[in-house]
Amino acid sequence: MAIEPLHPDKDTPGGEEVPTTTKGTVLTARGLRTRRRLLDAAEKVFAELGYPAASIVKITEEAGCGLGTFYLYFEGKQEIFNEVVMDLNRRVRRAMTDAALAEADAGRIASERAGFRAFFRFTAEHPALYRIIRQAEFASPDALRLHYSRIVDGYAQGIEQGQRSGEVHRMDPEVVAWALMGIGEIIGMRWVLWPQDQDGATREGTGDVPDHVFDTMMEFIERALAPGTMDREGTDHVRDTTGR
Amino acid sequence: MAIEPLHPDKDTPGGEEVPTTTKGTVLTARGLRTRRRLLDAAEKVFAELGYPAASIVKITEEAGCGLGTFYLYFEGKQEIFNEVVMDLNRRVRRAMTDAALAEADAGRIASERAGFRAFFRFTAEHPALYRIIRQAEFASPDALRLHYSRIVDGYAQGIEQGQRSGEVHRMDPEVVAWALMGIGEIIGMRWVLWPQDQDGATREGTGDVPDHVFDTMMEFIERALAPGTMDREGTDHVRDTTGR
DNA sequence: GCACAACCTGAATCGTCTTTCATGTTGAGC
DNA sequence: GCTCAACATGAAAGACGATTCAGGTTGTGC
Repeated sequence: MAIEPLHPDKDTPGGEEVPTTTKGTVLTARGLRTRRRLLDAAEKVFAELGYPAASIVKITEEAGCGLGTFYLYFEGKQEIFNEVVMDLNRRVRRAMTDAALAEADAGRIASERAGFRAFFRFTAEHPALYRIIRQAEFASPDALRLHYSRIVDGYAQGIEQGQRSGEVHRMDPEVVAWALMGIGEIIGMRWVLWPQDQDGATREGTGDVPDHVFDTMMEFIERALAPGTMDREGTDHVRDTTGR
Repeated sequence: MAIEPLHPDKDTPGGEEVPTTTKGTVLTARGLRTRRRLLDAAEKVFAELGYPAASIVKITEEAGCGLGTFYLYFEGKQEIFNEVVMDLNRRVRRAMTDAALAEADAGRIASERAGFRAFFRFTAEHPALYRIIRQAEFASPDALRLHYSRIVDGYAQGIEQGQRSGEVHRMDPEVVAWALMGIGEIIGMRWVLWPQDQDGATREGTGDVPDHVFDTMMEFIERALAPGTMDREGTDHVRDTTGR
């Protein structure tokens, strides 16, 4: 398939490995701390106000430092936005893979469930991810693509593996991976981010997708991925061998 | 299946039925024309530049009218953005339902395919829809929700209908509808909007999702929706009666 | 062909944001 | 405890965009 992780670890696309000032000098511990403060502040401000309304002043105020300080570490709004996206992407993928790996012994399905759960939980705890990604379309299209592609790549690998072991029906893993991405994204938006249920009951708080929604979603996905069963191309009616 | 319009005509939610100037006077034919020009221009500018970078000057230039004219029809950037979203939403739903209805006789699956095709084609022809919706998160959250909810509601009705006729497996239609929405949205983004394939080949032009991707997606969806087959709750194995 | 409401205009005002810079502070290494 | 990068600061310059307004144009009804 496609969408290999470009460079599994080198995260900044064409960029430097070690954070530097805009002058190119390497940061000391103090500098690193300030830079971190600015990034966190930016995440918060972008998430609350949105890219258009976010201003450098607001970010530096939130970070509790002087206006000029900002330009010691970042070239401008666009650049810090990029960094924030990369940062969030790294963290959400970490959360997902950690959760999935923890359940790896329990089988593909359990592992898949765990990954999705982690995704929603992260979304609930960091609404910034969502709100920020949605703006990246213009603020930083490259970061947007990288973000999605990296997550999708993780899914695709899992799907291929499942296909090799016969647990997943054979379909182009790339397309399927994007479909899963889309499902997770929209369900997260609808049930994690939008506070009120359609029926008026504001629920929030739980910080996660309601169980019933989660289960339906997983049923939908499992049905799509389950091997055999469909007639169409006259495939054998192989029964699911994994039981359950 | 799928895609019924909610309130076929009354689109503006709590708003006025007839366009007026910002002073409240009713528009004449000339006024209507100018307003339309501004809306079209705004759609283009928002899609190309994004909300933050779009300015009233740019919009009026694109529309070929004076700066002050803008304020005769809209209160500001935010308001015209709203109108653009509503307008696009109306048009995409129209495109989808028309396509789905045209194939209604050919059965649920054909109708569903037609609806999706129409969605992608519309996306290809109006990238503005996408790019604009993604920004609505901040520019106009209400418009965003309305947009998605309306489309999803159409899907949900189709799904319920399919369930009643035994063509669709019983799962909460709302959740399933959102899943379909998510799939369509992300696949559209990946294959319609992003110009180049991962493998470098720039393909554009066709103005639609590649057949192979479309087919895989539909297979995925059909497998998820198909009645029976899954062991889980031992449902009946009703075969599809509409033929292919 | 007159009157008047609707429509149009862009220079000018006002506010806000980005970015620079001259100057001051900190702290690690010696 | 001295020194020198590195770090920090916020006033000020400069740019740009939103919105207003005083005055001009259009076209429809009579």
